[in-house]
Amino acid sequence: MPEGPSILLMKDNLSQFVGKKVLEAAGSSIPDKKQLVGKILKEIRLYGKQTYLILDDCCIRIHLLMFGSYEVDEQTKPDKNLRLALSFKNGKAYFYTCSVKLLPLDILKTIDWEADVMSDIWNPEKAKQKLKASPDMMVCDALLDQEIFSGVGNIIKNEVLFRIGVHPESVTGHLPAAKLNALISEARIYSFDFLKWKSNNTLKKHWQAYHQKTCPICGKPLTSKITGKSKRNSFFCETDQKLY
DNA sequence: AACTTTGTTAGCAA
DNA sequence: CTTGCTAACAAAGT
Repeated sequence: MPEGPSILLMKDNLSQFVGKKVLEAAGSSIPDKKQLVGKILKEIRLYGKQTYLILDDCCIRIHLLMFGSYEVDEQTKPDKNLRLALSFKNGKAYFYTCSVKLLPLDILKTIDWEADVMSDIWNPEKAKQKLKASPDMMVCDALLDQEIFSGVGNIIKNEVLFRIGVHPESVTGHLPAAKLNALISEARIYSFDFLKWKSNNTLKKHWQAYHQKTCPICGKPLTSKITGKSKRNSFFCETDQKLY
C-alpha cells in the first residue's frame, strides 16, 4: 500500500531481476503471456507511484493503487488477487490487486520524469511554475496532483503541511513566496524521511499530524476533515497551520 | 463487525 | 470536444 517512497523500496527489491530473462509469466492481467516470456528485463524506472518494467520491445506499467502489494520469491497470497507473476532464474516476483498494463516503449517518452519528487532529476522550479499556473488550487489538492508532485500521497500531504505550518485549505496563489518554496522543498525532504522510516519500520511512530489526536506543538486537538476537490482526509492544527 | 483507507479511472453530465 | 464530478473498485488493518 504505497506512496512514492514505498515504491522506491519495491524497486530495490526487484532490482535483482534486472538483466535477467523472463522464464515464465502468470497472472490475470496479461492475457498473452508469450509477449513476456524470453524477454530481458532491461531496466526498472519509476514515475511517482508507477513502476515501469522495461523489456526489450515493450514495458509493463504497474500501479499498486490503494491496496496493491507485491512479493518476491514466495507466493503467500491467493491466486485470485494475482495480477502478474514473473519468473527469473534467480527468483520470482508477484504483484497483487494492482493495475498492470503492457505498453509500447514510446510511452516512456511522454512522461515528465522531472515531476517525480524522489527522482534525481526532480525539478522544483518546474513544480513552482505549475503551481503558479493554478493559483486557485487548494494546497491539499496541489500536493496530491500527480502531474505536479508525482509520488506524493495522503500521508506525505498531511505531514508536509504540518511541517511548513500551512492549512490544507490554503490557496496556492495566496501563499507567501517563502511558504511556496517550503511546500516544494518539503515535499521532497519528507518523502526521503518517509523512505528512511519506512525502511526501519518506524514510519507511524514519526507521524506528527496524520491520524494523530493532538498537536505536537501546542497540545490542542487536531482537526480531521475531508478537504479539497480530492476529498481526502486532512489532519491539521487550526492554531499552528495558517490559512492563506 | 463495521468502518477506514498510503489511489485511480470509467462513465456520464454539463 | 473538454471539464468536472461521482461512483466504482480493491483488501487488510483497526
